[in-house]
Amino acid sequence: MGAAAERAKEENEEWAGVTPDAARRLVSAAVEAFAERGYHATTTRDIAGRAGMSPAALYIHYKTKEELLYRISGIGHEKALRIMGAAAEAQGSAAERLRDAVRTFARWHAEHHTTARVIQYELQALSPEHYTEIAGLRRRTDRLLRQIIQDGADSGEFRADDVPGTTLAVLSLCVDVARWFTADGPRTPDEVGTLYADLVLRMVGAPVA
Amino acid sequence: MGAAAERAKEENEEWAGVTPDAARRLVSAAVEAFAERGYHATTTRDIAGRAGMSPAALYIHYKTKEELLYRISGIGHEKALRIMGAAAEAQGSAAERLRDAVRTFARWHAEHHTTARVIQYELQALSPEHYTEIAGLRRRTDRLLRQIIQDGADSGEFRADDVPGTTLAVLSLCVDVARWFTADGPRTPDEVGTLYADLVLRMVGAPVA
DNA sequence: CCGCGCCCTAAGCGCTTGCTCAGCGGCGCG
DNA sequence: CGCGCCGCTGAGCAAGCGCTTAGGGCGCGG
Repeated sequence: MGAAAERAKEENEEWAGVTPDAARRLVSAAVEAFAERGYHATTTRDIAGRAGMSPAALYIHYKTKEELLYRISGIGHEKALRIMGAAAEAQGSAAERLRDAVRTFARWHAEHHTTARVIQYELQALSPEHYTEIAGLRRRTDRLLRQIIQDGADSGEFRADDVPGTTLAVLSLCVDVARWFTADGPRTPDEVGTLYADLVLRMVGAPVA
Repeated sequence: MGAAAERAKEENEEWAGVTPDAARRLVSAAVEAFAERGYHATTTRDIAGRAGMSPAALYIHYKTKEELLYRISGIGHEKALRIMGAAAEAQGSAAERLRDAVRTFARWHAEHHTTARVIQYELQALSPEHYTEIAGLRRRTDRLLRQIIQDGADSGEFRADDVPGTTLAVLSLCVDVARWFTADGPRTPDEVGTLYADLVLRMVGAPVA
């Protein structure tokens, strides 16, 4: 299996929960287009074209173009929340959990940088109600990370005078990966994850292995 | 002078180099609109309206809507480059220069978060030629920061195994301020600057005062 | 074999967009 | 006072937008 075919398969699995097949192809095409040009610069004709169908076919599966963005944002942010949750619930010291959280969270933002770009930078295009809903997911992700850092500060593992501020910075660092990462760059998603985990551990004053 | 008037005056000074007055009002209005809704979701009618003129008046001062973005990007990135340059050229240890660079660079991204948001997140809307030109400015900013970190690594002040990667992370951290910062948040631009400078110094393994 | 239901397309509607153009008002100069 | 010029406006054009609608083809149960 070639690299392109492998990418296509992975892309397909990312949206495995979306059925039927035509609806999934549309989501996949929309993510690609939104990441490339932005939501407002993407036309429904472009999305439908990439999915190999006529413009009208889009409206059989989604009421509006905004609903596509909403679906993508929901699935993406739920995935991000699950990644952060897995790290937060794991056993181990605060340092171990923080390393794991940053490593997996940053890695996901690199590996799925197209999806990540859409869900992190196109939020303002959502309707107010959809935005509020998605913002809830983000707040939960935020809280999970903050708790890890708070734990480390409480136990004396970390030196963090300003826990909310440090949380913000760590999240910020990981999210911004989606802005600059490209598959043809010098770093693999794995390498970005471990590099960022090391940097963050030093940032909170924890000894790096 | 009230807070609103003070903000208006500051906004005006930010674009002091743009003349005549109508052209400056248009730039100011465009930054506001682009930051709020994004380039593609902003109409020329909206920009002209905010500047207190008819839609047609825009085209007396700028050939296209894209030229407005180009002008904004140019001025903004030149300012960012100058800020980084001032820190890089200052005398002092690498740690002192890095602290100064991060403090002033992050602070500017907070203080002028509307402008910063436009110049950092709307680049893809530029024409290819304009994009390449602006990308040059960004690369120069990048190099200045990398040199500071390289100096610290060479002299043993910093512990940075991966200098380009660390540079990327630091820049990333500062730039992302423009995404989340709002004037009504709990932190002043000054506070963001000093917090981030401390975090970064720890990130490179330098002792924080 | 028919008939029903599900996806899909061709065509196009109403509207907004970036941008243009003919002309107008007011200010400086003779 | 008259005249030209610069900055601006009102009206509007061509193109492209999100989305709708009428109808076609195909698979499946009877």
